[in-house]
Amino acid sequence: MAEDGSRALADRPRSRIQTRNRRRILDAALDVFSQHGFRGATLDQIAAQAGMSKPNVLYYFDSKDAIHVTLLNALMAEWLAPLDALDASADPLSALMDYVHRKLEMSFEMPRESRLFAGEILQGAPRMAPHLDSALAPLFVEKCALIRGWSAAGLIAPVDPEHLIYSIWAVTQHYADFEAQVAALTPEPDGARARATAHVDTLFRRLLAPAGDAAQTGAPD
Amino acid sequence: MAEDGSRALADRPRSRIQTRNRRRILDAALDVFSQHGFRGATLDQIAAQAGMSKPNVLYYFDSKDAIHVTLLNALMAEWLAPLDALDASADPLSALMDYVHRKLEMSFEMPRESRLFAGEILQGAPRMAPHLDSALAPLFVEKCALIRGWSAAGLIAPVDPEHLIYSIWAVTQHYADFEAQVAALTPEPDGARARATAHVDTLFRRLLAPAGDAAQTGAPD
DNA sequence: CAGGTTTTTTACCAATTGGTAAAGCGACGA
DNA sequence: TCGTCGCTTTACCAATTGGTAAAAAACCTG
Repeated sequence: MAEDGSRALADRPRSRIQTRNRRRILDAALDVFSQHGFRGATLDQIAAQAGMSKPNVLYYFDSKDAIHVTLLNALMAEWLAPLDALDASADPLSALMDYVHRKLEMSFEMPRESRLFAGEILQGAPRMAPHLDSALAPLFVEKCALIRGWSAAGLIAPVDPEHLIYSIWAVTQHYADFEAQVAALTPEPDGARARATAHVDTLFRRLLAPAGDAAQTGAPD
Repeated sequence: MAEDGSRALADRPRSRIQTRNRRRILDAALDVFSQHGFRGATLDQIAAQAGMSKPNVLYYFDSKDAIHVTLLNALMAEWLAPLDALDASADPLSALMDYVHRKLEMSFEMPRESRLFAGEILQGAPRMAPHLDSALAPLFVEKCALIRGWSAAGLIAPVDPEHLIYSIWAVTQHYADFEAQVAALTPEPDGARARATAHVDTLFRRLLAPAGDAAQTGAPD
């Protein structure tokens, strides 16, 4: 039915044990793939992490590739949910700042997912290009149009919507994708997250605050 | 002498042919490593790209690992040069904006280097941690102090220096590291770079412009 | 051109890795 | 009790990959 082409087990798992083991494998694979990249990850590592034998892993998924693709597909929606939730219900600035904060929160709460996607894009998105075009692109242009409208109406300062979104992605995901670097340069483990939040808030608030709005955030310390 | 530990050829190449071939190999390795990551790259690929046989590559470098480390070390200084050049000679805002522009330019001109570092950091910087501590960290804290001074003196708006630098890195390198995604979402190949430059300029100018400064950049369109 | 040194090639290897075959095992219904 | 079906393990394989040995070729120097 789906283009999955799985010959071992259908897309929808039936038994209780199938759902449990598939979930275990995917969680283990998320660990391993996000840490070592696709080619750096081995089925043995995934199997060990999942607590089962390699052939058993291949009983649930046709191939290493299938695991990776399944992971990517499964997490795509979750990863894009905040952008999807960006709409005209609240006032524009709040909506955008909410998006920024939610995205930043996700970087701290789901670093594995962030790195998984980052690694995939970094290598040219060999297995995600179709999804980029089919799932992400339409959402992206839709939200760009929305932001462009706000900007034109003067509800937020003039901005380039596409590059605004790029900036939000870049700044927020940086804390997950480059965690090793941040950790090496900002040793303190406690205040770091709060300071990151404050800074990112300031950055985009100053960018987006409509002209003439005196609500310039003060010194972050 | 150095901790390189190379047993095949000393660090400093002697003959003309050595320098030429080592350079070839490193250039080929930059291609392959930046595209596939460390573990995804193979010596055969590097050898093919360099136009020589695999054992010949290993005549010039002790191991795949040695090539990678040599590359990282060789490019570190170049990659950090813009930050190193950030000083108090010009006025603070211009100095910072110069840094931003130079960094963005590097992302467009040297995407391979950007991706090489990104991949290394993404995987926890296994072979770069020492350099992060010894080379990057001192420079980082030095420049943070400089920026903090400017901020305290009111020469630029109040900012968190450390996270400001993270933001600059994130936003600029995004165009190299996530090029595949940007290309999928922003098809036009021509105006993209100019628009990126304009947006990044606006973003950091609005963040850093001292309070009361009327120099708010207008619409980027 | 002789003789040593540097560079390159050919042939090879051991370890790893993605994947398969087939037998064993366990539960459940007839 | 038997057979069947879903799950797991053992044993195995072919291809790839980082790396080596050693001979051959090219190069340099006197």
